[in-house]
Amino acid sequence: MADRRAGAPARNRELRARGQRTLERLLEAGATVFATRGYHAARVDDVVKAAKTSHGTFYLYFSSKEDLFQALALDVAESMVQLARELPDLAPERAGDLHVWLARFHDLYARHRVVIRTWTEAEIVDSDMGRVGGDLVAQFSRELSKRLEAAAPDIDPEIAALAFVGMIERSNYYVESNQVPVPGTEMASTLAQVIHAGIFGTGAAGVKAEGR
Amino acid sequence: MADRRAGAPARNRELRARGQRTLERLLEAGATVFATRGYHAARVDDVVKAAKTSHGTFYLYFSSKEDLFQALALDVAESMVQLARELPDLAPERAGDLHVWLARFHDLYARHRVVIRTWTEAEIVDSDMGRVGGDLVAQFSRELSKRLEAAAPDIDPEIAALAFVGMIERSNYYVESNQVPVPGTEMASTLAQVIHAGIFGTGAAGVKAEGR
Amino acid sequence: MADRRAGAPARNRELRARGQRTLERLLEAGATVFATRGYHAARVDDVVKAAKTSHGTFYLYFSSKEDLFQALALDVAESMVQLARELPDLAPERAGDLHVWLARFHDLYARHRVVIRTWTEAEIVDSDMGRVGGDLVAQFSRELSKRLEAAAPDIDPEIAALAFVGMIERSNYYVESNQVPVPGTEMASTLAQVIHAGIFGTGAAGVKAEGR
Amino acid sequence: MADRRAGAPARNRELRARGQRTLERLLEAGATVFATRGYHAARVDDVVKAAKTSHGTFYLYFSSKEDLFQALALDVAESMVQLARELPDLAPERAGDLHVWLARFHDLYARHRVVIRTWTEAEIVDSDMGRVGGDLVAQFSRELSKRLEAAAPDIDPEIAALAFVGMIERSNYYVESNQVPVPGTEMASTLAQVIHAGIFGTGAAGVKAEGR
DNA sequence: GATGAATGAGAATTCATTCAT
DNA sequence: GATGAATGAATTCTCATTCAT
Repeated sequence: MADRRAGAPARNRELRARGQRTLERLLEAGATVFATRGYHAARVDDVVKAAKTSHGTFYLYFSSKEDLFQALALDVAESMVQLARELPDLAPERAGDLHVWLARFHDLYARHRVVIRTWTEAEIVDSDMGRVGGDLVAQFSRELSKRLEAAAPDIDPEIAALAFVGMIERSNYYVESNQVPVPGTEMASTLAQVIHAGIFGTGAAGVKAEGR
Repeated sequence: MADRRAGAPARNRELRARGQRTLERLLEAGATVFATRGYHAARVDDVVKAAKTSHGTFYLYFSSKEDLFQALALDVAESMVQLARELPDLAPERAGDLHVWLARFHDLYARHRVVIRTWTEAEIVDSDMGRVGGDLVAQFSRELSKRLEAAAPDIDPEIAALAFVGMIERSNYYVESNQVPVPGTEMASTLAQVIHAGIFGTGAAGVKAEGR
Repeated sequence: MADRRAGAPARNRELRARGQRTLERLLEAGATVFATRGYHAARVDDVVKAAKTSHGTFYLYFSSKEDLFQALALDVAESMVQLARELPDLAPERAGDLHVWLARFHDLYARHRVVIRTWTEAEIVDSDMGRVGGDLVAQFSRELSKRLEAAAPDIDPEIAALAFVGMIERSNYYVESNQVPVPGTEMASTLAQVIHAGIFGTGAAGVKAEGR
Repeated sequence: MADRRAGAPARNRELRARGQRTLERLLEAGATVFATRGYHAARVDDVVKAAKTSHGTFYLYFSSKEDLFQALALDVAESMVQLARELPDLAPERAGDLHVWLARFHDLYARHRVVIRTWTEAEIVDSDMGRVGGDLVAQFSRELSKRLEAAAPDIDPEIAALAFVGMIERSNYYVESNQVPVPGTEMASTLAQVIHAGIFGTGAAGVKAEGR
């Protein structure tokens, strides 16, 4: 797994224990630095210092700053795609499943918040990196769209899917960037409530009551 | 108005007709360049070339690249804040008002898409520019939160407000960056439908029928 | 002329007096630095220092070290091509013309020795720069070949032309790089003598006597 | 022989079979890489990869990139010096000997073309490597000069020797770098013809006829 | 003997900003 | 008001060489 995450130069070599450790240090340092300073403000020098290694070594593992970011991003993207596939079927009586799934989403988001935040920052749609983010949104939408089609034939599934994906993503984003002081669990349940109501029209009150 | 939008240096001077025109050219060029290349990749040189003027002149009107962006952004922010204040009261029987408002939002978003997109890109929370974006989200949330509190006491107003704001923003973003080929009007009505149902639980079908 | 010699970036702009001077300084500095340290060992920094200007300025006129060299080389190549065209017709009784032409060649070679030397050093045939050198040799050979065909039908004109061109070039090279302490004039006359004999077989002695 | 060619570090050690093979692989790889990319563009990494060995090993046999080149060059230089000594005496009736010798020169040149080409490229007169090339030219010139002095008292022997050496070297260079599509044998005979005529004035036609 | 890993001193290049006319 | 020219700090990336196993 760490192997797969390696950047271009490292992918053509086998890594021994030492190299493995260095690679790991670099990845971690990258995550930290990107998180604190943002993609554009991040300097290779910062990463190198954080990883307590040298410039030369950096380029032994990654061909550029972007390459490092890609390595981090692809890894996250993969987990995300996996989660998208596990989105439960939507049914009036299965609000709980959605809630659980949203909680899992939040966990994943929180764990990878740093990379995801960077994503958004780096996201210019026609760049290589933007693609990754865009593809991911598409993937989520597609899965959700399928569920919606089955569950709520009166809603335009594509648009609604996109809207809900946006809602979920941004809510997590706002919460994780501390723009709102709310625990993730509360957010998950409010989201579940609102989405469920939005689809099945049970009325917010009902779900809330049910949730208690 | 153009005056208010001007960057720091220009605010201390009177602008005659010629200066006025140069300023306008720079602002427009800025919008274009930021839109096409993104904030970070945009070069003062690009702006200057697009405006058919010189570097020296640029700094006669703006103190920096960021200053130019701020000038563009503040203008947009203002319109947005204004729109936020005009968010209609929420009530089960007034779904139409929401729909109308969402359509207006979309118009504004589409018109200023370039600046807003750049915003998201430049948005690192602790930068000066990030503030503007964050403040705006807060403003929208506050307004929506007030309405929600009054209309749906069973939902956590703050979280739900944030969720809906996120939904609205992202939906517009996805549509405007062509990640989904959907006309803005359709998006507005689906959004209205889903939000209304999410709050009042009338069921999606009902709103849709009503909308026709 | 100086304009034509400018590197890529400068060719798209008009240069005012000041820029003109800077450009000239850079070209001269380039010639000197290339001459003293050789193409590969030359640093942009050296050039910049010699021209008493800054790195930034350098890249305002040339897109790279290679670009600067090209600018210098093309200029020389042009003079050379011109000279090649003026190669006199070969005839037994016109040894003097050849002698005169060889002296002119030597003058030109000496004046541009630095660039030409660099040429040889940089000359890897399949590089852009190598082309220039190769083309030049071809040009000389072609001209000489034509003359030989007319004057000495028994010699393979192409090979002989190439041989003589090589002889002339190397002789000048050796002399100019001080590998042999010989005044250019003497070299020119010996060359004339040997070439003339090689073509018309008058015997070396004869020409030498004639030369006195 | 391989031993003598080894670089500094290897000369202080005894090489067993394995080491012997590694050394050979490195030398061969060096020749190839220098040939394809040229001295300056050649990377130790390229050599190491071509030799299927490691950086560490490289420095077990050669103290530097230059050391490797020297090892290759000295070997060639030696053969060349040897050939220079075997230059036949020049006499009107012994044109054939010269022809034979030129053919041998061409063989040697062709076989070592890669190193020789590199030579020319690396040749900055005041570098260690330049010396080797320069010395070699001097050696050839000296030998030829002696022969000329004896055979053609009317020609300045030193200059003419240099001129002929240049002619021979460049002709081979042009032919070997494919700047002219001529078989080596033809070149040798044309060179013989022209040189002979240049010295003895038999006239080109005569020699050519004689050659047949 | 051999090797993968690490190093760090350069080198080229960019670009926001200031200067002089 | 406008502009061409100049600046130089900052940054990325390279690669010969050394180190530790």
